[in-house]
Amino acid sequence: MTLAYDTETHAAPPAIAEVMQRLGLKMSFAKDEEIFAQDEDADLVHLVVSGAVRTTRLLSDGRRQVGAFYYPGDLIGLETGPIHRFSAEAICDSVVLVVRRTALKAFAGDGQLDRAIWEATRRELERTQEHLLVLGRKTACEKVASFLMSLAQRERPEAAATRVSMPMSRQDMADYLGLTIETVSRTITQLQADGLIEVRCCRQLLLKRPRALAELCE
Amino acid sequence: MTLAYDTETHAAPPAIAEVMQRLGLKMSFAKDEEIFAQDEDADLVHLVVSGAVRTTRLLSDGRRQVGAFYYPGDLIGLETGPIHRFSAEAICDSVVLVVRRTALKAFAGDGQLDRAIWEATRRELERTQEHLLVLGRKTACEKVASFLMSLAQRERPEAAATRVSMPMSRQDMADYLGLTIETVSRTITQLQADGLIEVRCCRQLLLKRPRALAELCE
DNA sequence: CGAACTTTTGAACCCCTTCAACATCAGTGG
DNA sequence: CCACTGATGTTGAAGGGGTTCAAAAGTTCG
Repeated sequence: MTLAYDTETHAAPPAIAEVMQRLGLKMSFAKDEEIFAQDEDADLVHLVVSGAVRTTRLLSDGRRQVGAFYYPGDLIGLETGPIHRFSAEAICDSVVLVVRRTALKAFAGDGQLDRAIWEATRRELERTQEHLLVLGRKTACEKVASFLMSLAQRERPEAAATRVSMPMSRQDMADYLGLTIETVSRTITQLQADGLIEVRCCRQLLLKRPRALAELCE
Repeated sequence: MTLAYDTETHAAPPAIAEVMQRLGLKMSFAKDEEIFAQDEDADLVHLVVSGAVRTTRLLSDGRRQVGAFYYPGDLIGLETGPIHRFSAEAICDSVVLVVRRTALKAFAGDGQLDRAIWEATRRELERTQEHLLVLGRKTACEKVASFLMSLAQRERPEAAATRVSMPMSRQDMADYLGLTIETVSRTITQLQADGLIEVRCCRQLLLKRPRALAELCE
């Protein structure tokens, strides 16, 4: 479990991670189990220890939008208002540390932690704005390429990794990118045919030409 | 110019609006003039006094995504990190109050203003997340309906107004909703044919059946 | 193995885009 | 006042990218 403070991930600021580890209650969630619900009071903050988490929002007819994916070291819930606009579910069996926001607030008087909370919110906003551009103005191919590159950067922030493993299903990817599972699957097949990636198993990829992939995201 | 503190708009928290009005430099921008640029240092905070502003992000080939629209009383720039991820332009001739963030920070020691900054960031995040759902999972018709309803709520927060005037062009709407101008135009024509709205002139609409429109957004 | 689920592949369709023409409006100057 | 011009918006027709529906192939786990 890495707790590095990285602007490109949801990583918890060290000050908050420390408090979480001191005060946090360890909870386990099975695959697809709900961690918190849409419209629920947001009185808890979660730090992912192992596994992976997605946040989702539903339209009345069941169409789903995935807001973001969270991995070990990432923080969920600091940035939310009094009520959760998205629900959160475990993508696979996961463990998270849970702390009451009020408990965190009790340690936030010194201003430094206050600032850390704002930073976390601000970075969440930046990622969401990036996501906005992907959903609004990119093609299916560019969407998938953008997603793969963001996964790669997460694993090796200093230089895009060539090996990428994905805990989420094709449905999760599709709902994150505003596509269907069929389109995601076809696009991955196409990227492989073009020699940009290699599919080891369906949740384990090799980025053969990361430079070319990155150009698809510009 | 209203400075009401409304969670559904970009309205400035009273504490910040007050400081802005005391310290702000009044600047005028012509239609389509740039207020700040993408990748520029974000050392200024802007309060819209009159007119309207859009934030935009460009892909390398010129495709454009509009991030948000801002109206009198709305604040721009508090939520940004050290560098602007979006540029901002005046939609029509506009006046804004400008203050250095450092100047604002000097008044932020009391914690209450600190909290106001976080709240502003948090509400910006919530709106962006709402926008995410619109871009990712809604049809053209639902997108336009959602946009019209958000405009209506802005004008009369207590009960959706029936009269809506839009300072932005069809191109701005299209780039906000991830559509083309033709599709936006056709959709508006269709909504009128269905009796949901009435087009007075192309930037002045009447919402005839706001309830039905709202159902399109669910 | 066998059942349930996930992923891939195929074929037809459709919503939105693209390309093109026309309409409308504001501003300018004869 | 009207002709001219450029910007903006609307409408039409054709095309394409992504969806939908269907079925096969692969994966997981009892």
